[in-house]
Amino acid sequence: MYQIPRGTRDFLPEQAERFRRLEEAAVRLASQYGYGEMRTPIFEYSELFERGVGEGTDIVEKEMYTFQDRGERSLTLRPEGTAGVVRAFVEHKLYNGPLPAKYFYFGPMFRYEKPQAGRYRQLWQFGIELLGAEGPRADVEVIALGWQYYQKLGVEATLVLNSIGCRQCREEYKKALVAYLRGGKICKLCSGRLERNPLRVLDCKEESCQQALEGAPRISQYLCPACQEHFEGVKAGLEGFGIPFELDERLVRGLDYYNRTTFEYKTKQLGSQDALGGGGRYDGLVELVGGPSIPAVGLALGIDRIELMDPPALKAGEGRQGVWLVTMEPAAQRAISLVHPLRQQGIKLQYDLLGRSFKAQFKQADRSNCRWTLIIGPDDLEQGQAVLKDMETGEQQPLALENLVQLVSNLEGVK
RNA sequence: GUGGGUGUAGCUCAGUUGGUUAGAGCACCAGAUUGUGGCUCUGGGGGCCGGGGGUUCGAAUCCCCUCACUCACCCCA
Repeated sequence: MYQIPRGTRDFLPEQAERFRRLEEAAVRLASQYGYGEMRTPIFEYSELFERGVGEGTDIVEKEMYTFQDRGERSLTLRPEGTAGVVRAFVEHKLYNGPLPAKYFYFGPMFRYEKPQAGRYRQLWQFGIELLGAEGPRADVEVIALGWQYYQKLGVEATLVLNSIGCRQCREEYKKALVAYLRGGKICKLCSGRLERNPLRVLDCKEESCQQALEGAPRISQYLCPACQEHFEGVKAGLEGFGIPFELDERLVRGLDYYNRTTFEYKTKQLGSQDALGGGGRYDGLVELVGGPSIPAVGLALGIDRIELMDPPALKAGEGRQGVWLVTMEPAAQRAISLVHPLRQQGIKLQYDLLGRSFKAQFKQADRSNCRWTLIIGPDDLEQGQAVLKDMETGEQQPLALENLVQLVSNLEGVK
């Protein structure tokens, strides 16, 4: 028997519908804020991610689905959404258009990881990118949109916020941090990190590292005046919106392109996979990808994890809807023909395709959650009528076949 | 990538110290009710006991390998 590839999932109709509702909520929210959809390919040239996401990141080092095509080009299934959107933004020279540019995306991402609860090799993300706005108001808009998404779905999330400074102040901080940690007791992994990406030591969970970090220099002490002012602006903006947040100086995030603001939405409901979404500012990325120097900020929200939390917004089921035709030989073909125009009127209509008994047809109607059954047997045809049954109350009444389409169209819950 | 747990019907799970034809509940199909769903009763279909190898007269049960799922670590969504 064939099995689904590791870390991927099938969405059977019920679950697919849950996912669709999450997507619809995302699309509606994004357009409310004025973001337009950007659809980019599911794979890109590997170099885009290697350079854009960053050589030293976990994603690039060990999680990419990379393969060669027949032209021996190296391609990679996208591990995240920002690089592709920025590539498209630059390639189509959209920076010549009105700024800021506001885009959202919704779709699958791919990371080669060992699967566990809330972690998949094919995962879905909803993301937004806001390009061309430098001030803290832009950061606040992005963070607020994510916050509103969780609120709308009834998901309880905690917002964690940090600023990792700009290139200049971060360099200074890195130097100070490396100087402090050198010679201290840190884990093997972090000894390597110390050279290549010292900030990553900050969110290491090894006890030795956390101990070594006590009394270490803090990024907040190294922020240059401009970065400090920006960060204050972000905090003030969030307060103005009544969005609560916690500060965490160890929030670094795994992608190289971030600067200044970083943030994450967390939950306690998911066990060890507690990150629901996150993002930050990435002022240097557009230039890195070959465009002009344009500031930007964005976020990505994990849809699988939200669905896993079974948010209240997904619980409200729809009531009974539509019509089921119940008929029997020798009237069946005639009855089906009579009823077909209902479908052309946009009415939800089903009927038995297996030649099942009368009783079984009602059972199917019930199970399909139909609101009405329309009974048209041989006797009814003779009398020129159909019998309409309300599946909620069980009440029945005759309908004249002549006006069938009109009569049924006026029923409630049929479209 | 490292470590732990679990694999028996579509689903949730029983299955004794290794012993005859592997069970239950739910779901599915049919009948009781030849024109009426939900409730009830009766019957039926469905299993390479994850896969391969070994021990044994005999393996769902014991041993080895493998695959999958799952949880944790790393990291993230």
